[in-house]
Amino acid sequence: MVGTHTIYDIAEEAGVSIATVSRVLRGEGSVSAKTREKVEAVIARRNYRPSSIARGMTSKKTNSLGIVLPKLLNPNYAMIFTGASDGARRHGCSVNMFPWKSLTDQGNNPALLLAERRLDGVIICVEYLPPEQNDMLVRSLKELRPYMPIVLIGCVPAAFEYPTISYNMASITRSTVEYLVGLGHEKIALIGGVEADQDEMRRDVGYRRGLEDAHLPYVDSYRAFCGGTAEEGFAALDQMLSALLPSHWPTAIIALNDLVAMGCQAAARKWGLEMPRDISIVGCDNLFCAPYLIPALTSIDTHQQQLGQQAVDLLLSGENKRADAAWTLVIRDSCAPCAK
Amino acid sequence: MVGTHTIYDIAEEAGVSIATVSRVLRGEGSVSAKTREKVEAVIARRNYRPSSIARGMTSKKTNSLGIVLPKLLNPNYAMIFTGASDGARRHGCSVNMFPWKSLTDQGNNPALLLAERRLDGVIICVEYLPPEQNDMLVRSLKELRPYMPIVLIGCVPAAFEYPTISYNMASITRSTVEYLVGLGHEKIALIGGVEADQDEMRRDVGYRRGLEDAHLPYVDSYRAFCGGTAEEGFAALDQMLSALLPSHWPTAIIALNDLVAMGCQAAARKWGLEMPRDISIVGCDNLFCAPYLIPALTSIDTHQQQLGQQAVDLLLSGENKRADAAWTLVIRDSCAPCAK
DNA sequence: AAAAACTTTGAAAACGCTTACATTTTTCTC
DNA sequence: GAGAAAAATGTAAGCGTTTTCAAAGTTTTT
Repeated sequence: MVGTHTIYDIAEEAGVSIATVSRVLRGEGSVSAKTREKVEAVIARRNYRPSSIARGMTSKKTNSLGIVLPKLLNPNYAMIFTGASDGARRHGCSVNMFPWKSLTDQGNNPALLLAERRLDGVIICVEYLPPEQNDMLVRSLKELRPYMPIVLIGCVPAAFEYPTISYNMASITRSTVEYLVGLGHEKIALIGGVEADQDEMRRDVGYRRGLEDAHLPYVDSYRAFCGGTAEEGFAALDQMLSALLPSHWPTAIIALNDLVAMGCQAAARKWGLEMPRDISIVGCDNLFCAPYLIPALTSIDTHQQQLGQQAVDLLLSGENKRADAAWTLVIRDSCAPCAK
Repeated sequence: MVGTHTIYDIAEEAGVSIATVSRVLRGEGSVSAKTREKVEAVIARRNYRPSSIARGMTSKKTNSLGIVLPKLLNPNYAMIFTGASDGARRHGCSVNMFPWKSLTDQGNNPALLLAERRLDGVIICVEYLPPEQNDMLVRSLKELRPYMPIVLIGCVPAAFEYPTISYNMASITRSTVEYLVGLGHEKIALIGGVEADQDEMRRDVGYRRGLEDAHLPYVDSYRAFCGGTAEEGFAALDQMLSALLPSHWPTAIIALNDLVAMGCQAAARKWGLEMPRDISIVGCDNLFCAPYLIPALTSIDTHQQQLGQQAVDLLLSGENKRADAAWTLVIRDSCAPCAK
């Protein structure tokens, strides 16, 4: 491609050495005002930009970060990405997105795939994975660590010893149960997530604690496991309702996320339940569409955009600390006092 | 950071020259089977990955693409990005996201900002911009072209002479009007977008043509301009309804996108209109939540993920052609025959 | 068995910057 | 105005690859 000059071209045209041009470029080292002006004029005239590749050679910095996400299709990951992208920009970096799946495809080694890009750091959004996937993640992190700084975000198992900003889903869920109990609910279902180890950070732990707090029994049939899509949410509640006598139907539902909550709304409607009179639903993530659902969805705002920014800041700070991510319960119209 | 070996380390340990290691790495040039094995063993043992930076020095390729988006907050941009990311991966590239705003912030020159990253190409999602922003875009494109291949996507003005995959919103909107006319509607509003030049590709052109086709008059008060958020959509319809006698209220609405459509649903509800009996609404983008709105939203699916992929393919093919992006009208429950 | 034709390997020069160090020029001090 | 200190500038050596070209080693041909 035409149009790309090198530092030599600029130096020659300005009648100085490349070192001087470099100094002007970086604004470091001393350069006389006269020389600086002369060089800057040539740079402007030629539309010259130093190659970030060449810079990377000596500085060992690429000014680009990576973010590994389960997938971008759920809009909340887009929020995280946006936040990370904004945060990175403030540090002069850009952000590359890697779907976790793409890294593990075809028997690739995720760590090496990331390592070869020589990123300045990588943010990894951790989900609870099935055991063998989780093992792979743990192995990859261990391998990757020598190559670049890592920050973990999401709902990160307590045992992961990396800089982390994590949702404490246990405490969030416990509070949510408390909120619903406060409305008089006693049959509270938890829908979504995978059946796996009882990590301290997990929803299930908080769910049980919340029930205990209120001296309510844990009922197996109120706990449905499913993925994070609306379709799966629909299927999960649909199945739960069809398996129970109407008199045993839950009066409140805590959904894995707003997508699942949307599916639950659809299922409730299918079974003729009026919302929120017959059934209260709490979502999670506070997606942009939550206020426009019928009834407007009460949801836990997980401030994901902010999370993305914080993750970048933590990544570039080099600190090794574990922080809790912020959250807020946004009350709308989808929860009502229990009719009894 | 520990753990990063260079090609010299590998060469030394394998007892060969770096040229031979390079040949093994790239799978090009002839290397005897015995040597290859020996080198590969060392590479595997050391977890060695060639530095993509150093590779970029000689190859002039960074294996990273850029995508410039208005913003990622609208989930449809996340779809485009996901598609581009998937497409890029198939070519061994990753994708960097640049919000247009971040490039133009602080009086920066967007072209140079992109140029210095030495991307292998950049996809630019074009929106109709206010005139001075549009001028800046045109200027930036001209400047950027010598540095790297460009592909334009979105609703790209007919005059832009770059490789392009564009929605022909004129023809899409004309068809949408036709669909609503077929349901008996005569008072059809168009909500959203900016009041600007009458480009051949624009909604307004198709809207007028559609009305002409049906021998319906163009009525100023049925054309509201607003941005692309639900709030703006709400405000636009709210204002339109408050300005008109109920007997003149539109019976059908074409919304800029699904967010605006969501806002319109809320406004219609506020004014006591029953949907779809009293008012039909068509959205655009077919967001994941469209089926879960009440009534489920009829929307134009713009296959944005596919668009992202195609854009990458076009970008890397080097072809200079202008293609139309695919679209489909997805009929749900938000449109009904006009009650008259 | 020598010549010709491949195949395999290595030495060294890019690529476009940054930076340590040396050299030259300017400014300051008495 | 000479000498010292400070500022400005230049030279050259990296950074980790790819790639060209030449040398060395094999095989094939005659």
